[in-house]
Amino acid sequence: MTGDIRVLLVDDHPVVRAGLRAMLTEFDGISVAAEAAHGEAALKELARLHAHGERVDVVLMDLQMGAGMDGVTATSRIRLLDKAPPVLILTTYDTDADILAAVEAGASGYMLKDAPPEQIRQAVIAAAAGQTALAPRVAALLMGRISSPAPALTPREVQLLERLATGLSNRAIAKEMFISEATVKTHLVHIYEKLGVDNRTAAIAVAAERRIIRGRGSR
Amino acid sequence: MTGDIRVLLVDDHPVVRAGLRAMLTEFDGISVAAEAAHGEAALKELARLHAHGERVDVVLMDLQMGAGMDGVTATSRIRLLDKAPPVLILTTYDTDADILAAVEAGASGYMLKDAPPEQIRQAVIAAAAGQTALAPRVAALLMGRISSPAPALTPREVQLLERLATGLSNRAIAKEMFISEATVKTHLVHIYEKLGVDNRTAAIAVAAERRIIRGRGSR
DNA sequence: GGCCGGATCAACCGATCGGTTGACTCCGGA
DNA sequence: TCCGGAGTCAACCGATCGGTTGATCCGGCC
Repeated sequence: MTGDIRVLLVDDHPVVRAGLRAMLTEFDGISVAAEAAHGEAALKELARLHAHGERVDVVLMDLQMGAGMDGVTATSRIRLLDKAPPVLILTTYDTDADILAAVEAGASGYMLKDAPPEQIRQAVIAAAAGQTALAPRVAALLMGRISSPAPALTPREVQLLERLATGLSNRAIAKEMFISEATVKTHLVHIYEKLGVDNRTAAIAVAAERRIIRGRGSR
Repeated sequence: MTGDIRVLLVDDHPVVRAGLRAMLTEFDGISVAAEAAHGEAALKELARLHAHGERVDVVLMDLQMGAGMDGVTATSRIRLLDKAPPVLILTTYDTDADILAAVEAGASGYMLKDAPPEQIRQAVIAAAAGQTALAPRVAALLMGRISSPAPALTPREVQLLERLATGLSNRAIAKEMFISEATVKTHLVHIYEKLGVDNRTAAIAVAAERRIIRGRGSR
């Protein structure tokens, strides 16, 4: 049993945790060391297991947590630990912002929840061996991105974008930001260029999808 | 064992199906009759089980299916069957549009996936007994609607709002919905009145906040 | 010192949006 | 049967937005 790959499950859905536990324990060579509902709990579990001399070979992490520390933050915190275990992301969404954020945070793999069990099993094994495991769809998405680098918005432009998303007019934004309407329009033009759109609502849609601004999916 | 409540699981995620199966079979008095990955498969399973004289007391249905018939459509199809089993929705999202659509389609309950196991168990039992089971959050949401005289948007208006949120222009919306630009504007005026705003971006902001539309999260 | 990018502002004009009025059809309830 | 709401469309006009050109200021960098 000590030869088993020991996994820490992190997901806020009890249903999903139960599913992963049932699925993983059925595989030979993989066992579930512990579970956590969010980022803080995951770090606490890692510390506890470490104190007991118990190994964790792979952290299987959801990105969306209803409450508590989110998956990206948790991932980077875990990667800062001494002898940090590899973090394998297992989530529902495949937006580029999610994936890039996770990769930047130090994730060593990115799988989607609708993946067949066998794919998940192989990803866990690969992660435990220090390799990278990407879902085919995710890999394709990353390929498309590196070829066309997304231009970054300036802090000022993001500020404006946030106000834009609340439904303010140019004049109202100008007042809130203590600048003239003309400046607002100048910023907007730059934002449109960088996001590849040609009107304000499309800018909000793209910005929300790329997670440049928080897109209401808070919960 | 024949006294058990027999459940048909419908979810496109193998992980979630495994989780529900593991969770439900641990409860006394509940067993899983069959599973399906999408709407068509669910109907097929129901027919198959019926042909074999096997009972299905509750259908546990996800709303979001990656491919194949979606949950709302599947729900209404199932409810059209002879001796139709109650359909309990178990999903991730709690937007107005989702809930209302599910209820209209004949769902007898609406639970969220992050609910604790005990809540899900009670919902299944309630559904099997012909009762309605709503997640507390969902119930509160519906209560908030009936108490506050919030003017309800028509289905058509919601459709338009969804396209609006993707950043389309009036003309583009008109093309997508096979109506004239004039009609789009008429609908917009009504939407603005009902939401208490005076421009499209504000409408999107309010609609997202009231969860009339989803701010984000396609799959 | 010179250069560049970010931020600021102005003036202008065409395109789109916001808002109104009026009108027609269809359908379901009183 | 009549009425009202939902949905459709048209014409019109003022307000706002989209896009351009050109300009100033400032801070960092070579």
